[in-house]
Amino acid sequence: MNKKLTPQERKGQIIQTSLQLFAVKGYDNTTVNNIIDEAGISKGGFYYHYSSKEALLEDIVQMLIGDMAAIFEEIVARDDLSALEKTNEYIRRVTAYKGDKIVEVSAFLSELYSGGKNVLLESKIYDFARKHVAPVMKQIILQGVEEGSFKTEFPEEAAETYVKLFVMQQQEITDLFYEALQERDEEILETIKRKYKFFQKLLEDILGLEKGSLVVEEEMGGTAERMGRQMIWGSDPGLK
Amino acid sequence: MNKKLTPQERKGQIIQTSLQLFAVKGYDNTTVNNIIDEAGISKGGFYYHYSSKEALLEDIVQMLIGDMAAIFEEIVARDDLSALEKTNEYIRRVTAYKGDKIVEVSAFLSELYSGGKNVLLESKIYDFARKHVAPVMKQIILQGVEEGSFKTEFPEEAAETYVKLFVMQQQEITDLFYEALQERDEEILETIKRKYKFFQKLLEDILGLEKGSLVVEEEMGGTAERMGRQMIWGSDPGLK
DNA sequence: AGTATAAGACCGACCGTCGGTCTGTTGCGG
DNA sequence: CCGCAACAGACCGACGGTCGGTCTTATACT
Repeated sequence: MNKKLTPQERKGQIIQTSLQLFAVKGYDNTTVNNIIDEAGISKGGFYYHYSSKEALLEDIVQMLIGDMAAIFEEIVARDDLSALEKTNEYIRRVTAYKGDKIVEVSAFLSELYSGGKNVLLESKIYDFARKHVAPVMKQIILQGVEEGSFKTEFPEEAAETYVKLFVMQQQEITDLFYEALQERDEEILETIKRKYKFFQKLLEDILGLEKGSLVVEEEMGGTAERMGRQMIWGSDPGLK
Repeated sequence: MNKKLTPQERKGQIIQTSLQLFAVKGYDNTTVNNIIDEAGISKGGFYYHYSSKEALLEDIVQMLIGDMAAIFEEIVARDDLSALEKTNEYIRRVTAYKGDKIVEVSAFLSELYSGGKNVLLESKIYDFARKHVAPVMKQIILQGVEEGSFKTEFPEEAAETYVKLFVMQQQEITDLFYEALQERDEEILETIKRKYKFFQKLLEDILGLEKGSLVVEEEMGGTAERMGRQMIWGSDPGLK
């Protein structure tokens, strides 16, 4: 039915298609047949590229947070930054990354995360973060402690908790952003700002930082304003 | 095959049986047929009591943390305790509750929680905690702030995070305890103690408490010692 | 007490659907 | 024009769930 594509292109198409279905129906309720119907390919085609439905999910996880993990590792590798600067730089980059895309993809991602569908997807994201991101965060913490700006007796636990809370926060915020976008409710934006303030304080506590060391709020304020403008002037049709 | 039982007894039997299967094989990999074979009942019998496999899971969640939620609500209702006392009392009770049972059920629970099987179960436990426990915790926090012992500008966020971390911690610790029990590794007990110290500090930060206000470590030390003795003297066969 | 009756607890053959397999067919690069 | 990557789609076993029927037991009536 479709032209022949390179494996990369086909995989990308399958991922896009299935992501949209997962967002609407959830992972469990989306069948492989749904995916191949929507993508216009056959069962054989699907299983040529993916050994199982779950293998597809792994690819999706990789795609969803692979970028952010890459940003993280890149920053960590730099030796011209202090631990605190690295931490802030990462927050800045991730926030900017999400901020730029947020209008296009927030509806989509929030559907993906909300309502308790896609439990497996979320749990795989946590796993990925714990395995690939937490160890790197631990290095930053050790550096920070050495530099004297971080204060904790528990680098390992702090790193794991930091990462876990970070992912949690990202999902919750994405959800709220979309809610705000949909209902055009100023109050939700306040909720988001409050959540960010709390989050900032929490992360500072975990890392044993001086109050106000982390810069979370500022950037998000920018995004919130962007959202606000979007809310007032009306928004483009959204994803796809 | 079996005698006739009251619905309550039958449900209890089904829950016990399925819990053991879930612990070994995981929720997804345990079929309804597995359950009814093991329980010695028929398909019709099962679906007479439960409308679906997932309905059974809901019952299990209720049973697993219903007790602890009940303890919580009971404590909150008392007006002879300060917020801090309530918080500590709850930690004490839950720890004692788990501590007493830990040798019998830790193997079981840890199997249930570990390895990424039973993802759905864990997520349902979080949901339950968020819906039923977090609002109550928020009340305690408000009381604490009023009394001047708690300090936070974010009672709502603090409550949700507190509860979420609490559940997380319980699962992780259960897992580690069993590991320690199995491998008779003193080092793991140290890991657990460190985790508890970190946890205590984290909870105190969230609630804005003075250092050392919460009593987490002490009680767990007792349990750890009990575990230690068990480890040295050998343990009873375990659950069932 | 003995029997009719009805409700509750349970049985197991059966069904539709799912993830996954297998035997091909196509079509493009060398 | 051949060989292999890329795909098609009929097919399979297993799964969760349904349904008509059976058996047990408590109750009602005589």
